[in-house]
Amino acid sequence: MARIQDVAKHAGVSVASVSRVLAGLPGVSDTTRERVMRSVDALGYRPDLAARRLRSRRTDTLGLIVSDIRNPFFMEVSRAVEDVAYANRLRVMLCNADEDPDKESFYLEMMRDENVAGVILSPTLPMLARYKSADYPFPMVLVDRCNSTVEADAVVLDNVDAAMRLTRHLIEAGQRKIAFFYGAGSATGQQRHDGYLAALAGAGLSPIAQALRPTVEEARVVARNFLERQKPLPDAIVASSGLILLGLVEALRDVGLRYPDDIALAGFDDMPWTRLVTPAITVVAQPTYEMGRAAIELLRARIQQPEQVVRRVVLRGELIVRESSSPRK
Amino acid sequence: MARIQDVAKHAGVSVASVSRVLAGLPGVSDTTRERVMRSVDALGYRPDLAARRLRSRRTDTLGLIVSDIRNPFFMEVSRAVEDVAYANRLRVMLCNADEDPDKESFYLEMMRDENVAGVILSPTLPMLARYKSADYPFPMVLVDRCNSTVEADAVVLDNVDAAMRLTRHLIEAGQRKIAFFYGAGSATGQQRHDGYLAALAGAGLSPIAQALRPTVEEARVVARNFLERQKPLPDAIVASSGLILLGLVEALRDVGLRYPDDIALAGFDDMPWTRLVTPAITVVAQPTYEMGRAAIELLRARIQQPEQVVRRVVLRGELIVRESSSPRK
DNA sequence: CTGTTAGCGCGTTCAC
DNA sequence: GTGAACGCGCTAACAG
Repeated sequence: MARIQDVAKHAGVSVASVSRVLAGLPGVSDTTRERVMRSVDALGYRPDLAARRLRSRRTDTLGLIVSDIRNPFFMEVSRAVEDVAYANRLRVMLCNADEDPDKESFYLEMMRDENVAGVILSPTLPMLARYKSADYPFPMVLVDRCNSTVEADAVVLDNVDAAMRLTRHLIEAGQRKIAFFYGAGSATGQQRHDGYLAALAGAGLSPIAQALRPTVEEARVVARNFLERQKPLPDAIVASSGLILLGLVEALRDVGLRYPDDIALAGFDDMPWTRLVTPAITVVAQPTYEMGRAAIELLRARIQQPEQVVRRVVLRGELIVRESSSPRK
Repeated sequence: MARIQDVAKHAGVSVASVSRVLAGLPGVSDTTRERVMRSVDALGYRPDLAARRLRSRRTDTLGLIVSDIRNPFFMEVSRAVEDVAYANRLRVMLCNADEDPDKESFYLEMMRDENVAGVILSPTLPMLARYKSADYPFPMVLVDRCNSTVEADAVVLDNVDAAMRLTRHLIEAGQRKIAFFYGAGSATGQQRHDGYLAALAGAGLSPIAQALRPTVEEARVVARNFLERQKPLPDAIVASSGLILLGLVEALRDVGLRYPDDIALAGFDDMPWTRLVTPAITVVAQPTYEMGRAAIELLRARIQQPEQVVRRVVLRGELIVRESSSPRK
């Protein structure tokens, strides 16, 4: 393994010059630069990252801590982050906190140990509640989950608005008793719950909210119980995420109920299956890729301008009306 | 940031003793160990990874290079790898090669630069064709994609067998003209193609194979063209992956064809939507999580026993017969 | 514009 | 069982 000294010797220059060329710093003559590049190629030299990091105390690595890697939403976000990172020759460490604050803390400490250049995080509720960017030795941007009291760079959907529009759509379609299944363990779930409540309040309707852990399995079990016990059935159910929506549809099958005839349905996340099933399902689509892209761009900006003013990107969900939300003629 | 010297001073011992305690090496008295641990806690000391790596030339980081991060199959694999890595306090760098050999090479070089302890890779075809484990300075295990000529630790499905069983099932269900849509750019696609051909040959039937890039969008477009041009239509179409299957179903919608009445359908990957759509779709389910788990276990074993004999884990797909594959009564 | 040199923080001899 | 000292490969400060 060739070292920087070997390159210097081969090129007949000092290690400092080699270092400068490699770092793309000014103050090197074209001839020197040329010779160095030639020697680098000749020797197949690759800088030792460990040494570089030890010395410079900096890294080209970003951390991405998502709360559920199985959620297609986060996959899409990850892909966007990956794409931009690759284009900029940045490494990214993807971690799955799995909605577990302990895992989340562990990974955050790992990021500290790794001396990462920055982190993109979708925080759990406890984490968000005590979040202060000053607690971390690296820039951080929040994605998907944030609230108005937390001062942090963030990229989020306008969840209250989206849930409100979705619920209103149901109301306008003639539904009265509208239930809401949501993940109470995240800021996003809570905000969508708020939007749901607001829409109901505006119409003088009373809520039937059901909190649960935001997984397909949990939603399926909870929904099954709900559907078997709740008499009379509500007119409609809204799911606060694509995963919950999926569990809900499975539960409907399990108990032999049909939508929208027996009960109307709507939810979040425009996953492929929501338009493939019959009847197709009304959802709010999130600009997932765009959210990931915005997050890493925000992070890169923050890394370059640490003192920059806090920025928040709020994106709007798109209501896609399909057949599941309205009674059939 | 406390350094090892600070701990040594605080504990009234030498840095060497601290290092020994931290590494869990023998040759340290219990009292010294005790004092060191206490000081570590008191100072909140965390070893500097960059320094440790520079000195030891080793890393606790694994690389995971998947060929398509959007494919639920690889998500599940990633999750398994994540889980095991977390349990063993290993870091993992997840990279998305996106079926692009250049990206793949870039990430492999990055792994070398990072001095990772090992890599899990789902190789592109060109990569697999020239693959020699000796070309890489780290242990590597292949996942999802491998062939019998390559000598490498690997975890794969028995693709030929699975495709054969799937195709035979179609034949037994009375289908005669059976088309096959597959990703020719991967070993997996090719092997499934082989299985398909074998099953047809066994029944004296002739193949209608269609190679394509293995994405939903591509499959949708190709299938749409195929369905509009191909007259008469085949009796059935088999998709070599979940993504292709999805595009196929969308194309069927696009051109207003119904399955299994107009054309039967079957494919790979037991994704949630395949049982949610009506009619539900016949598939071969892959033990995805298990494949990821096996891959990282293989890698860990190889890291600990570099000279161990090459091992290959071949898993069997599970045929799940649903309504899409048989003509309705 | 170029070269010399002093560490970055740790692991690991080798003495004691 | 313990400590002193060297060096992993590189960057940055400084001198020229």
